[in-house]
Amino acid sequence: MSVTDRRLTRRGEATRARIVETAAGLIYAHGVARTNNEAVRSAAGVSGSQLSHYFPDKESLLRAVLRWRADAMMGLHQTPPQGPPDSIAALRSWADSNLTDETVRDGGCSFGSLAAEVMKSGLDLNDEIAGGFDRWKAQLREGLTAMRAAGVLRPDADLEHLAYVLMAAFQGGMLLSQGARDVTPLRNALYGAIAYVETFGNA
Amino acid sequence: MSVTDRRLTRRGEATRARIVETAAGLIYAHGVARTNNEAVRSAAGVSGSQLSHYFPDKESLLRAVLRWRADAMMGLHQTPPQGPPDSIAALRSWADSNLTDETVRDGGCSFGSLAAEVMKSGLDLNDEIAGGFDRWKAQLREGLTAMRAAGVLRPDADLEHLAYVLMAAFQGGMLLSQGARDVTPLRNALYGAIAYVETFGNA
DNA sequence: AGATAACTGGGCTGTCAAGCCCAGTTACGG
DNA sequence: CCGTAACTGGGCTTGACAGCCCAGTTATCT
Repeated sequence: MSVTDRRLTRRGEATRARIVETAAGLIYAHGVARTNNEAVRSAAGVSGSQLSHYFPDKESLLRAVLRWRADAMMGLHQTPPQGPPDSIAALRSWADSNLTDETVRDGGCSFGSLAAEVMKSGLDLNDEIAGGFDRWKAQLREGLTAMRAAGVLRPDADLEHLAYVLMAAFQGGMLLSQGARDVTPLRNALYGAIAYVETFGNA
Repeated sequence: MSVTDRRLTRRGEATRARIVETAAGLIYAHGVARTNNEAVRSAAGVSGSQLSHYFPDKESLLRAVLRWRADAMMGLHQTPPQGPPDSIAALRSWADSNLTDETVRDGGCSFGSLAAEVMKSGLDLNDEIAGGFDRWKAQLREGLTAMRAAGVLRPDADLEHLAYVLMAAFQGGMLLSQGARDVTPLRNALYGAIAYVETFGNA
């Protein structure tokens, strides 16, 4: 994992972070294959030497981007100020906040579409992808657990199952919506998944 | 679209088809980015001239592959001998037939994962992708329509909505399962989606 | 039989990108 | 203030791959 874990001064860490964020943005917009070192370099305002200093090869940079994206996803997928969606209403507002035209047209799920491309790239980054999805699942389960504790969901509701359903609806909906350049598929997928969660409710 | 629509003899069409199928196989296994002309050429047992004869550039070949994959998907996603799944049982057996370890490890959905990669490639193939998903949706709706006609689903069930839910569950589940190298996410996504369809039943 | 499609098997050019080396300057931390 | 990290800005090699041109042979259709 690069030179990272060595002694990095505050300045060094800032530069490294700037590189990662810049790369993440470019990759989101244009994909991995069409994002080369030079583009990252110039967009981040960094010389080539620095890029290869922090990230000796493309795989190490991609690993950092993947992790950064996963972190960002954790922050993104929570509607209540603190923590993941913990009520049907919160789930709905979570869904709606992702039903924007920009999200759909600009590249889908910032983590999922990247993961899809990386998985086909032959690079050894599957652990990072699996880890990201796992963390996301854990966060969703957290919210679902709160819902069950609050009596919104029945005690016998399978939270792991519901978390999978929500994630798949999100990722699949994003893919379909990207293809159709229209939020309709994503909306249907998310609303359907949430309605399914509701069938495990105490209503 | 290439030289295709010109007069193609039987032999010519056979060769063209062989190229497309070979390319589809290689791309499924290794992704678009890591499948070059030479690999297709040699695997299909065809000289370079022929490859560029039928497909002057990579985009035209990819377009043909995309269409071929969509056709294949139509054939694949139907459990009853003729036609798409038209009962809950048929949906279940459709799901199960896709829950194999190989499918998950070898590259996910043959159309969906290709579509994801192509969308990020910058090539102008979005129409082909949207068309493929549309045809798939139409086929799923066909089965759902039969189910409604047979009284399995209530008259007020929104079939378009259900088709979207099934498709998204499939695609999203495939993506998650590929990342985890495990069919569990896909199984949960599909079973959940089918259970959701059942909530619109006349039971 | 004549035209055209199908096909071989090279080779060549341009382009793009990754990884690497180097010689030097500037900032920071103990 | 000394050592090391941070940084500039080149240049260079190597490899991969797409698209193209060419000179010729074989099959197919009418």
